[in-house]
Amino acid sequence: MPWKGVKDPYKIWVSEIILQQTQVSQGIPYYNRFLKAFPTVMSLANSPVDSVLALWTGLGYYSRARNLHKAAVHIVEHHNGKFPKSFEEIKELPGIGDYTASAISSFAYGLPYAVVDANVIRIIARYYGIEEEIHTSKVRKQVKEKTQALLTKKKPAAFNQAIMDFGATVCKPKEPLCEDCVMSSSCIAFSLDKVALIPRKKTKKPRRDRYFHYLEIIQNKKLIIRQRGEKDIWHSLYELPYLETNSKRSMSKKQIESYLKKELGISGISNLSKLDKSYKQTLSHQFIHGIFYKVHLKEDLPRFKAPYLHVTVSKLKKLAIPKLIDWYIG
DNA sequence: AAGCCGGGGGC
DNA sequence: GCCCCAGGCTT
Repeated sequence: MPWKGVKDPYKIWVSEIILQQTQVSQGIPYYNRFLKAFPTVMSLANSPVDSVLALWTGLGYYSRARNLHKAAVHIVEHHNGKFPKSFEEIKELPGIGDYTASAISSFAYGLPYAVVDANVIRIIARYYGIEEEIHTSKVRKQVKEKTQALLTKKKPAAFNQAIMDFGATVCKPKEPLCEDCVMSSSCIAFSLDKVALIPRKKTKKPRRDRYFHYLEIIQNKKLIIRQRGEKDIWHSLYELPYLETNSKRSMSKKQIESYLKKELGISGISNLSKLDKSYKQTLSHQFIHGIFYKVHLKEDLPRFKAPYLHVTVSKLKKLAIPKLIDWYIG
């Protein structure tokens, strides 16, 4: 890992945010690109948030990128551009919760805060035989207290790194290496033969299907795009205009014309064709079905009002776009 | 407490 | 396909 042995709190911060819900191998290229583009807190704070988002394209959980930028501005305004040095000040930053504040505090400053991530919860729940459902504040608190008590006060960073490594390599979610484990003789889950049952998790709701009927409206080698708003998925990302339905049934020419008239003041489609290929993207709690149509207009485009823009495809590729749009434009 | 927010890798 | 993940924020 490129951040191994690094003490710079800024770099540790960036790596921890990237690694939230993200595999190391997936995060490494993003980490390298990020530090090259934004080598310091100051450079991050002084860059447009859109440039941070663009670098985040394809990584998911885009609020992480927006919060990184927001926090950098906060550090410049409230800490004179120097990364804060206390756990409380670190945890105040947007996008930094208990885990990340503990990770930065211990790795950068050697402060005695135990990290509690999915690895730690799994290890502690198995070792102490916590059979309850783990997504409760009671269990979270219990795990935090037990881990904090175990933390080696002289070497918090080594302890935190070690317990997470142990979870990733030995006390794994599936097929843990109990036969080779030095802890198994005192592990309650192992002695009760309940390793596979712990940690216990909630059964999750099925994902919802959504159908986005995207319109590729090309004129003069440019196409119409828009920036997404705050409410829904993909906050601030760019995409094509679309109509949403709850079935995969194609939109009629009439429906699309009505939409274009209302939304963009466009009247009259000269030709409409639906593409054979569609795309399905899986999000944490939704399936997004992307269905694409090419639209040719009778008349010239009118002036657009926000959030619509008129750009070339190569320009669009440089903006922050959802994976689905990336698949489509290639 | 529950819901929301992406994406890739392992099996 | 389903499960997993070096979480945090909003409701």
